[in-house]
Amino acid sequence: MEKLNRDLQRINPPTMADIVEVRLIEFLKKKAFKPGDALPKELEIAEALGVSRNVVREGLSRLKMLGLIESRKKRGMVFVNPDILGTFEKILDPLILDSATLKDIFELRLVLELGLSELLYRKKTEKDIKELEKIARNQDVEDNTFRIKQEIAFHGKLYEITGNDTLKRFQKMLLPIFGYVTAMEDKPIRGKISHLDLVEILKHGSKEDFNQGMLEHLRPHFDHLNEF
Amino acid sequence: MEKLNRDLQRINPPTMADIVEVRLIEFLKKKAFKPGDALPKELEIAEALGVSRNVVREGLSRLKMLGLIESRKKRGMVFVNPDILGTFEKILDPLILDSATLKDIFELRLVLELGLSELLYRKKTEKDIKELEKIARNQDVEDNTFRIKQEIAFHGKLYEITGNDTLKRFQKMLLPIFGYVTAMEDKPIRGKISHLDLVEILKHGSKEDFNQGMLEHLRPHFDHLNEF
DNA sequence: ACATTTGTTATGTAGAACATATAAACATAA
DNA sequence: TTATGTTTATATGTTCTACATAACAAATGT
Repeated sequence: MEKLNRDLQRINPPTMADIVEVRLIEFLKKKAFKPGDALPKELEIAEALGVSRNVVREGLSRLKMLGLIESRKKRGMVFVNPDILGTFEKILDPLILDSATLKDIFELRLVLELGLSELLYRKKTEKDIKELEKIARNQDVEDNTFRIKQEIAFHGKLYEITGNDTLKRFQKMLLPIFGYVTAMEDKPIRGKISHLDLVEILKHGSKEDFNQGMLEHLRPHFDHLNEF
Repeated sequence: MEKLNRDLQRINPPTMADIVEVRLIEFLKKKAFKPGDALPKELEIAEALGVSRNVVREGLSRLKMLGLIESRKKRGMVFVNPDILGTFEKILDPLILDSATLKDIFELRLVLELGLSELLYRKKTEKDIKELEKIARNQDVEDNTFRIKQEIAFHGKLYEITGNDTLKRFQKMLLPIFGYVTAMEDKPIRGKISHLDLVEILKHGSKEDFNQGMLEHLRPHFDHLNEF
């Protein structure tokens, strides 16, 4: 009957800091804060919420980590536009995440890279293709760390071609995961479709061909991941 | 010369709490913590780092928010598998994000939904299509809030069909953004391709047809967003 | 008019004290 | 023996006070 642990998950009563965190975010939303707007002082917040300054500081500290607020001595605290992806980067690490989540994220990457082709075919230039081909050419190396670097360079370039900064940063975030998965593979796993094949498709093939090619290219990694 | 503010961003010297946060995450990685493993006590950490317990608690509080650790009285603190998306949800709110980021995220959604078709065509069943069609049928309503709900239901169902939990949650996270963008549109904007059209393609068309259809379906929203 | 000093203020850090929950050990009763 | 109370030690949760530090403002001096 140890299954109970899975069915009935542990209750963790929220601490004051948890509540303060939520209330502060609500406050920011409700008051429609704009970047640069000043927040009340710590002591005022503490008094308003009926908790100690210490607890308020814990809550504020969390918002600072999220990049929602910045603080400076004497001047006080101001609301700023959060850097969404920056927060993610902190925990998106193979050493921290469990294998199930790793697999999920790899799936997400697959979907993302398949959806990429639309933008890719819209934005690609001759110059881009040339650079991509150059990257793909030096692939026949046995050195494992180099292989990973090369892998990253190629796929990174693909994102770069789309010209979408958010996408590029998102991919950069996912890199540790991808690098980890690739490094786990003792022997280099190569799909039916190589990087050079993809470049060739990009040159003469259709969007749909590229989608199919990318799918084949990523499939072996994906299969490998499914074995746990 | 006020442009300098954008080019040279303000330096905010890291506080002790910032450093503790980084050092703790490093510590977790280096020691290869597994879920359930106990961390040192607050006082021990404070002593080891040479800071007050107060500062340590601020750092720990941040990790708690990220879902990296949990703490219970007497027992101490334990490492847990972080809920990545949970963290995201807190700041992914139209009221908090700036319009540029909103646009980026909407783009991300576009790419995601285009990449979805591969999984969609693999996993879809007769039952799924029926349900999707049912959702799509009651669309001709003038009520704005209902229209948004219906929009969410349709696209949500698409993600659901893929059977990928992470994707589904990711989409759920992005919903406020999508809802916000849709609500901004005073008059209902309809693309050339409706939900019912998409269902029809899903029934008889190819993967590529669906991709093209989805692109057309989302385009007007996307164009609208480009006008700021 | 400009530079220097001084004071004020809000955040940053430290340390001590007490509250509270709870794991662990023990005691009790069915 | 086993399930249920009771006690105790302990690590986190919370509060309070005090001081350090940086930044802004006002007063002062040259």
